[in-house]
Order: sequence, then C-alpha cells, then structure tokens
Amino acid sequence: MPKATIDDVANLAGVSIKTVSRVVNREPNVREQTREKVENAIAQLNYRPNKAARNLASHHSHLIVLIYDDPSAYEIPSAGFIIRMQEGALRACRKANYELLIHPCRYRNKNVAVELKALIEQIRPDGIVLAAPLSNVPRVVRAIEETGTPLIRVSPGKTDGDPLYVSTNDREVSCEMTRYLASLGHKRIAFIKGHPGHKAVGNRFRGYLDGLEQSGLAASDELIAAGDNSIRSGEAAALELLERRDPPTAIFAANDDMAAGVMRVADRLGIKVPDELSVAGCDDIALAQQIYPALTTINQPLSQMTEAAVLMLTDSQRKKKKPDSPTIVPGTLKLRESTTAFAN
Amino acid sequence: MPKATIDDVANLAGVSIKTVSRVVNREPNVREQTREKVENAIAQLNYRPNKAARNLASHHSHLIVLIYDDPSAYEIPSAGFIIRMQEGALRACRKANYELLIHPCRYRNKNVAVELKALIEQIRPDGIVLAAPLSNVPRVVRAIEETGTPLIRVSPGKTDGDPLYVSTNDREVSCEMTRYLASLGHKRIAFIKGHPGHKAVGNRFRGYLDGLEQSGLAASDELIAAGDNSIRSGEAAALELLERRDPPTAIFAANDDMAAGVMRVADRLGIKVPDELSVAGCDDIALAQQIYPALTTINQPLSQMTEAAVLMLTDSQRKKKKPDSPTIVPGTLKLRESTTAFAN
DNA sequence: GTGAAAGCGCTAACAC
DNA sequence: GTGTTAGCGCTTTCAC
Repeated sequence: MPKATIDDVANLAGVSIKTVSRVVNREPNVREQTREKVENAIAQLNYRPNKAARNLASHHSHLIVLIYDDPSAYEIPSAGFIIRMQEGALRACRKANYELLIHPCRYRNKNVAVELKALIEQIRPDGIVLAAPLSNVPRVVRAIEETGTPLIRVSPGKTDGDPLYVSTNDREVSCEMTRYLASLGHKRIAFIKGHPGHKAVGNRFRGYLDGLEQSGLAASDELIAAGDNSIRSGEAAALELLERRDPPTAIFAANDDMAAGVMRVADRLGIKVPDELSVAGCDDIALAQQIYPALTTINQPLSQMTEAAVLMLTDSQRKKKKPDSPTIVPGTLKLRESTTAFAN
Repeated sequence: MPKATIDDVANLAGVSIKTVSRVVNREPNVREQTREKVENAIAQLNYRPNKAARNLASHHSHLIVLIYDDPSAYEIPSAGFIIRMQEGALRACRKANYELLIHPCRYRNKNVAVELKALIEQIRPDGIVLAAPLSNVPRVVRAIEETGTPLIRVSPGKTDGDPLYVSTNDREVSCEMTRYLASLGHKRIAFIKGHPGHKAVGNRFRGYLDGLEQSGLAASDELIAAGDNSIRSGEAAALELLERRDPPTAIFAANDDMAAGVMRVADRLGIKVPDELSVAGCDDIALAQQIYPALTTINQPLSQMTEAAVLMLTDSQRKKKKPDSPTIVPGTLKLRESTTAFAN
C-alpha cells in the first residue's frame, strides 16, 4: 500500500489536516478527544510524516552535521575518540528528533574551508558541531560562520568572548590530579608537557601548577619536561626526569600516550610502578586500562561534550535564542593502579 | 540575502526553470550555449538546489543509512572497524551525491527490529547498508525488508540465493595464506578456529583445509584448536598446540587477537617468532602492526566492502534495476615479520 | 479549538 | 531543445 499522507489521516479522523499537524507536532489547542481520534487514525494507517515535505515547508532540515578531523583509519586512538564523539551527538539527536550527518575532513587539505562551505550550503543543516582540532582553525571557523548556520565548537582554543562552545575543565581537573598526588605524600611531582599547539594540553600544565601551589609545593624546572603527545616523547621525557639527581616520585603526563611511555621506561630501568614511581595520564584512552599496571588518568568527557553541543543547537532553535554561555563538562579522575602513596 | 531559488536563476538566465533543472541535474537536451548561460547565472547567484524541495518532488531522500552494531566506546578494535566502514560508505556517498546517516544499534536489545523499522519509516532513506553481525540476524533483516527499502548486507552469513550482499573471499584468501605457509617449508601448520557463531570465521577454517590439500599436506585434529576470537582463547589454544608431542611450526589463527595470544604464549615459552614458529592472523587490526614482530595477516577490506554496498544501492537506483549478483571484495595477504621459512 | 488557503522549491509529464 | 503545468506533503498564516 502507498504510504498514508496527512490528508488520509485527516479524512479518517474527520478533521482538517491542520489539526493532524497539531497533534503530530504536539502543539497546544487540541481538545483531548480530538487528539485521540487523530492518534487512532495515525496508528490505524501507520502514518509517518514525510520529512522532505516537512523540511520544505518549515525551512528546517532537522539535520545536524558533526565535523571532525579525518584520521587515517589505522590511527586507532583517533578511532576511539571519533566513535565517542559520534555517540554523544547521536544521543542528543535522538532526544531532539534530529538526524546526524557525519563529515570527517582532512585537516591539512588547503581546500577544507571552501569544501565545507559548499557542503553546508548544499545540505543546509540546522546546526553544526565542529570538533577539535578543526574548531581551532580560524579559516574553517570563519567559512562556516559565513554560511550563517548555527555553529558550536568543541574544545576550541581561543574563544574571543564567543560563548558558542563546549569544553571540559582541563585546568581544574589537572589541578585536582596534582593535589591527589600530593595528598598521597608525593613531594616531587613532575609534569610532562604536551604538544605546544594543543591548547587543552596547555591548560593541563596550568592546572598542574595550580595544584602544586594549592598543595604547598614549589614548582621547579627540574620537574618539568616537554613532550609532543607521542609515546616516544613520553619515554624521552621520562628518561630525562628519572636520571636527574633528585628524581620525581610521581610523574603526571599531559596525555595517556606519554604516560604509557613513562611506564615503559620505568620498566626498562627496573623502577617499579606504582611502588617506586606513581604515574598519571590524561584522556583515559583505551590503552589506559589495557596496560599493566592500569593507568590512573583523567577521563575526557568526549561524548558528553558533543551531546551538549547538539543540545545547545537544538535548544536554541526551539527557543529561538542563542545560548549566552558555553557549556563546561567536567572531567573526572580515574584512579587506577599506577599511583599509590609515597612513604617519605 | 535570501537564498536564490531556481526561479531566480531562470529569470536571470532568461530560460525556464525546467532548463535550469536540466542543467543542474546534468540531463541531456540542453544546447551548450544555454547551459553556459544557466551556469553563469548559478555562479552569479551562488545558487544551490534546495534538497528538501528536490526530495519532496522526486520521492527520493538521497540518504543512505549505515546500520551497525553499537559497541561500547571502549572496545577499541570495534572502533577501528566502524571508522573504516564509515569511511568506505562516505566515499561512495560523496561520489554518488548521497548523504550518509549512521545508525549504531544495540545488537542484544530485543527491540532492535521494531526500532529500526520505525526509524526507516520516518527517515525513508533510499537505501540501507547493514553490517555484520546484524546482517546475520534474521528478524532484523526481515524488519528492514518489510519496509521495502533497498537493503545491502555486508558479510551476511547465509544468503539463501539472495544476491543483495557484499562480502570478502575469506575462504579463498585463507587458502592462499595456508599455501603461503606451506611454500615456506612448513609441514605442520596448525589452525585456531574462531567463535563458532561467526560465519566468516568458519569460511576461514574451510580455506585452511583447502590450502592444506592444495599443498599436499594432510589435515589432522592434532593441528586444530578451538578459540572464541579472544586473545585469551588464542593463548589457551597455543599452549595446547605447542605442548603436543609433535608441535606445529606454523600457527594460523582465525583472527588477529588470537594470533596475538599465540605470540604472547610463544614469548612466555621461550619460542622465537618467527625463527622457531611462524604465526599468521586474520583481519589486519591495528594491533597487527603494533606488536613485535609485526604480524603477518589477511587484510579485511572493510571500507571497500561498505563502499561497494553503497554503490550497489545508488547504481541500482540510477538504473532502476536491482543488482543480480553480489560483490565480492578480495582480501589480501599482508606479509610481515611473524612468518618465515622453516628449514626442515 | 479548528479549518481554509497559500505556498515552500523543486521534479515529472507532456506539450510544443 | 525548451517551456508549461501540476503536483510532492507538509507548515504557516490568518480567519472563524
């Protein structure tokens, strides 16, 4: 049988199509009795509103596009990140009755901005969620803004007072981790900085410094090493730190990969983790639970962030009013086996 | 400025909207000169056809839905699989000018079938790609078929003569791997079977038997162990095989995780891979390149499979004719360091 | 509370 | 080759 239309429902229920539309869209001003009649007709005909018609008439596409950097498929850590971002965005879309379009794109490609603009003009989504690191690329952000489509950035670097973003409290939670390590009795807590281009990672360093201060510990260059977010750089940094005259008893790395590098070096040097050295990371990637001992780290609430981003878009559409403040989704400490009390 | 419509373009170009439509849709029967006029007008007005209007009028949504099992985000191997499937589907969608909607769903959930049906009736996609293992769940397949939406299954188990699927040549390529091992001089080539519920994995075992036969080697229960696709089961199977009186010199596991388990056990037993034992896997997961020695394996052409699936859908739509044969995307041997010649 | 009428911006069918 | 006309199935506006 051909699909039922709103006219069929109206006929069967003995009302006008406008009333059917009211029922379907949960609009007010329908008598309970009328509503029931309509709902029965809908059920009887297995009526489903036609999205295309609805979109055309309402000037909304009920589509959200999630744009993120396209990794090569083999970079599995990225795969985990992406799946989690999708998860959150999908969750929100289902709640708000929107569909999600995914659009991975090559970061480095010179044409991204132009391509994205063309894409958006064609699709006409009702909103866009732009994930890091693309959310930090000015020409990409600008190109999207030029289309006039509502945009929420996830983990943007600079915000310039623009409240249309979602991020986590990297600084605060890194401070918390540092205080946690201090509370375990550690006095010499080292930090391995991450890739300088990565904004979140800079906030983590600041949080580390806050944590030292709040714990009454002095910061020292002797306790700070630089990495680039890779395992290898974590190994190098660990070697550097552990070979100093007065080595740290705890190392807090700005991401999990570098923390894994630290654990590898400790193993090689015969230093027992956590008994002789506590190690903490950031991000809570899958590896954190897989290595031995399991890594204490900070979970990055990726799916909650994209979920919040989509909800900001759909809510503001409903209320016809832009959000006036960002959403900050707090990260949480994942205390596992790689950290323990230090007996001075 | 408000978006330009087809009427604006027609006015500016001095033609009818039908002609504009012809140009936009690359239909024949437009004089070159007219085409140029129209194209200029399009460029000048930055005209983009309105998808909703087009969809409504053409009764096509230009939407493909990719449905797959929703893993918990932490199961990172799945994340890699999913990203690769998405990649292929997206590639094809871009080529054919369709959009891709992703729909992860919980395999175990009793309502999947009903929910999927409701989803499809609402979205009205032009086609559906159903990935394994869902492509093997009869009630899911049936529910989708009931909606009348064109469906292509990826790696289905039974096909019942239905040609609407894409798969890889598991059996043939596993045979090839076995012959490769034999060609290296191995006489005692063991096989670790995978989870019995997993169809592809059964085909691999058959391919192994084919390979032995084609290499003039006898199959023997002594050389066959059962696993369940997990690393742990690979370890158990390896222990069992390697402690037999006449242990194998090569072990071929039905997936990479189990092969990794084999390598772990070999390491523990002091057996050198590949010098004393060759190990081969299946799937080419990220781990295969990360472990030491890098694992010889069979790559699973996931992204090519979903790409082919989407193209089957879009092509059949264009030609208004269902595909009459499945697409088989061949897997390929990835020869790495875990296999080497055996000097008898 | 409810309904009638007028589009939304395209494609399809057919006329010329 | 090109144009005309009639919808597609909804939402919107406004009248009652």
